Amino acid sequence: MAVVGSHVGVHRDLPTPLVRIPYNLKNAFFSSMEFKPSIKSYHSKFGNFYSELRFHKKTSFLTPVVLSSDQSITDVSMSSKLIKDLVEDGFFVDALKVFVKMLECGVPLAEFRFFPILIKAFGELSDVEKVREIHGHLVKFGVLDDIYVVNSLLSVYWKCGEARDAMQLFWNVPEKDSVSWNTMISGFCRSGDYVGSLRMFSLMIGEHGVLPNRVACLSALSSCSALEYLLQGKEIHAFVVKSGLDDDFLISGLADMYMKCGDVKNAESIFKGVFYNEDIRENTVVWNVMILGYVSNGYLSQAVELFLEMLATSILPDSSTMVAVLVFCSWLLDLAVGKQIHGFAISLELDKDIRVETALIDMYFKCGDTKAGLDIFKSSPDRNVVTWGVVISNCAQNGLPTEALDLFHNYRMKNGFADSVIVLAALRACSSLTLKSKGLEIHGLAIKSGFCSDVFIGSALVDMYAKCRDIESAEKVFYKLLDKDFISWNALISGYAQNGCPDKALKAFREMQSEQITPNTVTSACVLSVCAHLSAMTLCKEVHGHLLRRGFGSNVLINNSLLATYAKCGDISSSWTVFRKMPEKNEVSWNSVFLGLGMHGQADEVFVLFEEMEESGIKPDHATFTALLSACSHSGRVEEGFKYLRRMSEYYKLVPQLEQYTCLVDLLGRAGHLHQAYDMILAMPCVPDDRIWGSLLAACKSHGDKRLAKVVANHILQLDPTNIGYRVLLSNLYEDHGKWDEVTRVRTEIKDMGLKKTPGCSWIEVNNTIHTFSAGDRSHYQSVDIYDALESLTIQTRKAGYVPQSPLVTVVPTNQPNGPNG
DNA sequence: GTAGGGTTAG
Repeated sequence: MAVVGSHVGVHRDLPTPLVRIPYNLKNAFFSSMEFKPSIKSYHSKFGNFYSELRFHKKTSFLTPVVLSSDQSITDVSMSSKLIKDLVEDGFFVDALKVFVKMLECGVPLAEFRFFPILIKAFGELSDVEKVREIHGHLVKFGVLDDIYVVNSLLSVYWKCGEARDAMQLFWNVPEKDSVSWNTMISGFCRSGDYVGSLRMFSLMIGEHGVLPNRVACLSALSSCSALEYLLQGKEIHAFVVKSGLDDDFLISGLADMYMKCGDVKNAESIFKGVFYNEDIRENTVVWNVMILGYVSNGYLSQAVELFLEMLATSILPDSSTMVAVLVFCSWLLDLAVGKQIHGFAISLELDKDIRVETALIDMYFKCGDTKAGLDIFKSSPDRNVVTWGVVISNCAQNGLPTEALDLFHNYRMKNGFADSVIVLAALRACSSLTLKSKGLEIHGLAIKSGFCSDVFIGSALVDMYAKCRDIESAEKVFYKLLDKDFISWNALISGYAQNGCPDKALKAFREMQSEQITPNTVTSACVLSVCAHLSAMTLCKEVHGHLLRRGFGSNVLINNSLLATYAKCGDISSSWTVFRKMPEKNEVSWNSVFLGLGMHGQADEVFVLFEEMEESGIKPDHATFTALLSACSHSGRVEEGFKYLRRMSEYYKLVPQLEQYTCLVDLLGRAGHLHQAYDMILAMPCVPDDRIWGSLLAACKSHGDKRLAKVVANHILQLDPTNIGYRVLLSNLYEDHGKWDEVTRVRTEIKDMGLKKTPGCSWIEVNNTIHTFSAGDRSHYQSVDIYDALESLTIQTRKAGYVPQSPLVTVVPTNQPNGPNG
């Protein structure tokens, strides 16, 4: 199929060419070209004819249409027209065939007027090698001094994504015209090198003295939009006004630039300033820019007003309008409105546009109707990488990580390639499933695809490894990142926090600050949770001050973290103050304050506050009842505990889960109702875990019930045979009762199984210095005083009738104010 | 005969 004649089949009967083809042009052009009609063919005026041809490749279709005589092929204007038509209709290969035929018929090269169109045909085939070949031929033909030919080549190189070829050609052309410059400016812009595009723009003006025309301004405006370069955008705006270049294209370009830079006011004044101009007023694009701009800047009511005004002005929405309005619905999270817009899109027959379809899928997912989103996705014939990206990301983020990974797998099987958004979503799915093996595989894919320099992918990798409890790999990925933003730092800091390295978390937080990366609310919430874990009050206050200065004083999430942290650091009154001052509270705020007060034994305050919560109309959830039951447990309020259990199931119709049963067992156990607690575990409808048994075991120890303890311990050790903590607890219990043979038995078991207990560690913050206590070490400079104080406390406790636990401890000083391990 | 605007996902 390499030679054109074999399926065009007309040249055999043509007369000998007037001009010999200079060299083997045919083979050069068609050496590896396949016969691929584009989809566009079916819609063109040659449509029926062409599709027939696909089944009869060997018959000529050119002969009957145009080239019935060799006169037509040698008639330059007629052939040119044919080539132009074929290119316009997407018959690129056929256009090239006609061209070769012309050469074979000896049409003199000097009369060629259609090189640009032919070059365009090559560009549409997206075959860079072919473009380079034709470039070589053009050099040999000596037609590269024609600026039209040069500009077409430039354009085609950009279309094929070959910035280097374009640059090389551009700088080798002595006489560049404004089209050459514009092609470069827009080429850089469309290939995503916005800075390069603007550099070209200013080089053109500054060093080559070429004044920008409207095309140059439009491309440069696009680059300003992408970079959010408001100042440069304004300069172009000023130039446009001075030059009197105001048409609908520039107006939409300017409005879009202001919107993308977040300057809604100036976008509005552009829009309103040209309203007298009917042409602009009736341009749908200008409206679309404004509506989408409002939506992406969070001006939702303005967006909907403008959309309604658009309809009232009888301007017909197009698919972009629908996309903008659907994005609006996704923000609004209003399924009813979204469905109305869907119906509207159907009535305008815009719902089959793939962009609208993608926006519809996203809207349904965001508004909580996962099924509707998946249904549209499954029945969409034109879904592309973006559509898949929307579905996989939404599944990964909406509690369907398994589905996300299945879809990811499907997509890869079908397409091989996945873009960075899809890879990102797949990584997040691995994080939430803690699937390290799959995560490793996707890490490999990300490396192969060159996505690892993407800050989002990098952060997701850090997060994935951290969630899979491989903090070393997380660190390794993090420190290899070239660009670290607050998201990557947050991933590392929360990774440390989740992997029991609070000290490293704080160290990383300091490092982040010293690198001038401004923490956001997520960082702050994370650092606060570390403070809570470490009881690092001073740091908590520092973070609090920082948050107030940055204006996050009314942020609900932040206030929730703050009030929980103060409570865990022992400062219940600060916790309470934060809660009372909160301008906006959600259920988490209430739950946290219940937990805090409960922890501090203030059960009565919790009971009163709960009524307040019910009155304020906020619906309690499972976590609320966990907090209430935990408050009861801390204060030994058995009766209230069961009252809340009833309230939970009877009034709120919430089915108690293991979490609540654990609180109840704890409550009963602490109050000494050991057998009632035991019966509850056996009777409850959920499967007991080691924590609920452990709670009962601890209660057995403090109430000295060694018979039940043995039963409970058996349950635990069946569930978790290697658990050392419960074995030690059991051994201590026997020790309390002088059951030395049992103590020996348990200890031998521990030894035989090779179990090792991590030494316990406590610490206290004094004057901004954290002093760490661990077992069996007397290295603290005040250890003598500390042991003296401890002994006198022990004596006092005994006098008061308590049997103290075996004492801690030694004190290890740390000079840094940021954690027990330095 | 060459170049140009608004559109989906973190």
